[in-house]
Amino acid sequence: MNHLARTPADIGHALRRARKINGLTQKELASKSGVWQETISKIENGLPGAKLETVFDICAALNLELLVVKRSKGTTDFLEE
Amino acid sequence: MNHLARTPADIGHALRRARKINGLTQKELASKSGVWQETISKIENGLPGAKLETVFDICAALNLELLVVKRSKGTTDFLEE
DNA sequence: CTTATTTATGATCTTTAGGTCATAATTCTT
DNA sequence: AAGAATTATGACCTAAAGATCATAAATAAG
Repeated sequence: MNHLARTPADIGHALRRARKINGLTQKELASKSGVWQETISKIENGLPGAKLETVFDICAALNLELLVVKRSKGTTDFLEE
Repeated sequence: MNHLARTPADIGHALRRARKINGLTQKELASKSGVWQETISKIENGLPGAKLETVFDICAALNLELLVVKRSKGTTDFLEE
């Protein structure tokens, strides 16, 4: 599963989903990523203005990466898990 | 063309590339996105810690979006322009 | 229902991104 | 090579993110 993201909230949803799939608690993700549990909570809830670096730190811990692509109104599920 | 991004520098490269393809100067992108030319310059050069929101503002102006996907060592060019 | 675990909130402090202006350095035109 | 346009840097200031600790609220277990 992959997630399209155009807003901080989108990123938050994607990260929460990935964390759940990996069976991690925020605290566990925190120690894996070096990002505070409180910060993870805020990001998952779409706080505006999170730092890119922080997002990348979390992505790395969840084995995720971002793709910069042209906007598509259509489906975004062309990349399967 | 789409870009894989794991660091702020990756995002910067992707955005610069997209801007060039769209034939925009930083100043033009700035007025389209509401982000300062100076800030765009810094982001394109990979300054660490840019805000997610700022990146999204630029993406929107360039008609781009992000995809959160599992890391793949392999090719990332499965999404064609 | 109670307890334990997980997640969300709140406050304070420090650091830093971005707005803003000025200007230096680089690149492009002619 | 000049001159113009574009991009990079530097300083200052303000707003806000993240570190950190404490704790409240919500969810899961027993």
